[in-house]
Amino acid sequence: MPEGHSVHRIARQFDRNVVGRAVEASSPQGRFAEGAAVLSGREAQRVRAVGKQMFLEFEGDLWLRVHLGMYGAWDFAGEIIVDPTIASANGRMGQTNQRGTDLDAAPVLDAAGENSLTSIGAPRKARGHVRMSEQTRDLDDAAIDEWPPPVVGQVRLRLLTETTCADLRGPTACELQTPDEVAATIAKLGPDPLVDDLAEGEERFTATVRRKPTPIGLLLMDQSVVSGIGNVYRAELLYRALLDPHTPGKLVPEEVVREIWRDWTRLLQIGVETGQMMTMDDLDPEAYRRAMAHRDDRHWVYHRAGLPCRVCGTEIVLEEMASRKLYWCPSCQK
DNA sequence: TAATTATGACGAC
DNA sequence: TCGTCCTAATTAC
Repeated sequence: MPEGHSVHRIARQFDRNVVGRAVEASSPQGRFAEGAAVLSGREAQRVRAVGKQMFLEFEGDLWLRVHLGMYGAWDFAGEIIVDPTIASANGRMGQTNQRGTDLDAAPVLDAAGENSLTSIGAPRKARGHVRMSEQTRDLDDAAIDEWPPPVVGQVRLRLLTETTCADLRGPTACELQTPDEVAATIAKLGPDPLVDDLAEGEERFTATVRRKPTPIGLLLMDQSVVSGIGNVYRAELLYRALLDPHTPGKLVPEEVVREIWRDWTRLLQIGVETGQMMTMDDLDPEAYRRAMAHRDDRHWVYHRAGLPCRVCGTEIVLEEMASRKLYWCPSCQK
């Protein structure tokens, strides 16, 4: 899933490509037919991302709330205008999109305006819709391009502007909300470093954690405590804090709690800018290059059960915590 | 062809 | 603590 960084990236895509335009909405799959009918013809007015949820406002005080869940994704096609910070993400064009690669890191549009993108959300193959620039388009390309793009698989919602197509598949939530409902949804969420004032967020997060007997490994996954952290970032944040996931929140030293918040703000920002769940950002460049070369080599502990800890060599432990896989180093994390 | 897996969250006991 | 929902790719048989 798309943890918080993906959702913020998706919101930026909507801001660039859909906001300010009228959409033709449909539900090819049929499961959001009524909602699509209500949306269709309206202009998108703004987009908000909070934690793992995205809210897209339409004319008439109407909001679309989307939560991608574990494997939801948005596929964009057509002419994609790209946020500069996103476009400058590490180019991985041409790299095989194996399962697990961060497809949302795929360059959306390269400098030549040549090839495009892609899918944002859970890992999946880019069913690449291609957009040729005016200069490079030729008859063959035109023949290959179809508009609107053919529907592939289970598309819950398709939003079509004059030039851009956004397909939503596999969301855990896709519904229309009133402004009050949006406010109520957001009110239940913990602070998001990209939404809330950082100092206030730190206070809220710290106060909440230090009040609870719940293991910190559970608190970090609780979206009412802090927004946007998922299973990968949880494991990595705890490792980076050298903290045992079972430590009750109230027993984590205050300064450590604050450092976790600051680290989350750092990792989230890096994630949004690079499209990758970069958690070994403090490695030297050469070590980093090596680590990034292989998909299973990018984290301190996540997905490394049974492998030696990168620092102390102890076997990384895999255990279930609240029915999610938790990876940690029993030697480094005390 | 079926089973397994996944970056999530909710509701019923 | 479980079962359930959502989808598609990969792996196992």
